[in-house]
Amino acid sequence: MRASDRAYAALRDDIIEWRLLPGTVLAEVEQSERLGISRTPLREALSRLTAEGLTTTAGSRGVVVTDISLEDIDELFELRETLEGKAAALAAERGDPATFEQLRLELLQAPELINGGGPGLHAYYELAGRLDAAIDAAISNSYLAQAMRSLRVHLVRVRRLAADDARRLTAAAAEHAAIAEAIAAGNPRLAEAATTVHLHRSLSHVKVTHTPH
Amino acid sequence: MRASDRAYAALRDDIIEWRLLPGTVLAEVEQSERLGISRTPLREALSRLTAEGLTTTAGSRGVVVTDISLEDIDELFELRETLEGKAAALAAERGDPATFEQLRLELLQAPELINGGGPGLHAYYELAGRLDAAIDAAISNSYLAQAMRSLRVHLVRVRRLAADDARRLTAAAAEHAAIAEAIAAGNPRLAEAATTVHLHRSLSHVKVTHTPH
DNA sequence: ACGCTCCTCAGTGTATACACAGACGGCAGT
DNA sequence: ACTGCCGTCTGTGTATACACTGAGGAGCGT
Repeated sequence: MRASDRAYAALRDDIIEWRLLPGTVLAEVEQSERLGISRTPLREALSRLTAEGLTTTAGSRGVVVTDISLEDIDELFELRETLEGKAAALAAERGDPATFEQLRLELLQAPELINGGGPGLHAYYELAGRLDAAIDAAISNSYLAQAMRSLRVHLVRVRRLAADDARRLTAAAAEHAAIAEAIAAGNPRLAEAATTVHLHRSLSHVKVTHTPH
Repeated sequence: MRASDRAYAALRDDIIEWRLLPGTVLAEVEQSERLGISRTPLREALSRLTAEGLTTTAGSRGVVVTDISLEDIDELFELRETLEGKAAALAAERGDPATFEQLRLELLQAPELINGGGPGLHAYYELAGRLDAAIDAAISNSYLAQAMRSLRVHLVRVRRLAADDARRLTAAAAEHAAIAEAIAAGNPRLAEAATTVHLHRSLSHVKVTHTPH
């Protein structure tokens, strides 16, 4: 693996996991020494991060970690609703029903995973990821998939803010199952509506757990 | 201006204007010599182009100019309809009616510009750009605006394929005026519908002029 | 003659040296 | 004491040298 890839992955993780807080300046020499590489691959990594919006170039002060405010979260979810709603509708039109029926059945079992503790929790996140991947594959639209991928980077960052308690995750699993069911049934409007409902509930949850900080 | 900026702008133009055809390999040494800069800023430029999707890294063969097929155009417009429809609806909710009423009035005069020849044509394109910018500003959602910007790069490339005759441009101006009117009237659903209609007509025009090649 | 192996070389990946611009602090003048 | 100017210095922008990998061809062996 290239040094620039490692630097990119390391910095991306540090930002997403909030080890590098918003406003932190990422000086080239400092970071290149920290990561044990030279400035050239580091610049490549910073360039990619900036393209994704995780960092911004602040004039001649180098690049700084982008801030995420509450208004940003609203905007983020507004775009997310648009893209994922469309994606769910397209998946209902073009996807393979059997795939989503299978996912629906697995999602119905999710509460057991969630209440099962650590490894079960990880298994649930993996299952939710499989649903996302299945939708991505079903829409057969690389531009839309690309737009959703670039959005998910920011979403993971937001998700780290909210404490994902078991109650919310159980409800989310049921909402995911409803989406999978609508897609499996080949009902685009229902799939879009189910996605809208799910995203609004997620946003409410994030806001409730985050505002009293 | 930085050398990497110039390299980026030059390569971007070359790709958009089809002087660099899809499949062309952009070797670092070759391009850096052609543009009269060193490899370091060129790599930065190529990195940005790849992030935008205008080029892709093909293993160890360097980066190649991305291809655009007819299916890509369908996918492109599918995403564009989603994003610009939502943007128009948001603009109708949040935008300043006077701004769009003014744009509508100007767009009604557009046929005279279009039939006026060269400079008038340029003035029309500038006017259409002003409508896009006004919508961008009105939605007050940086993530959505960012997604639309990254999409427009590819759209410009497609537009170069289609011969924009006066008849199509006149019709497009009327469609733009309808969008501006709906936004000025504060009617989100109408604004979205007008956008959908406009994009479908644009897509049909591109396909008709391009397929018999 | 065909195939395998090794060599060469083109091209990217990385490191580092140099250039230059912006900022901060000190010093002097008022 | 305050303000304006200049020097220094940190940090990015650029160029270039070196390293390494992968591909292609030539040569030798069978």
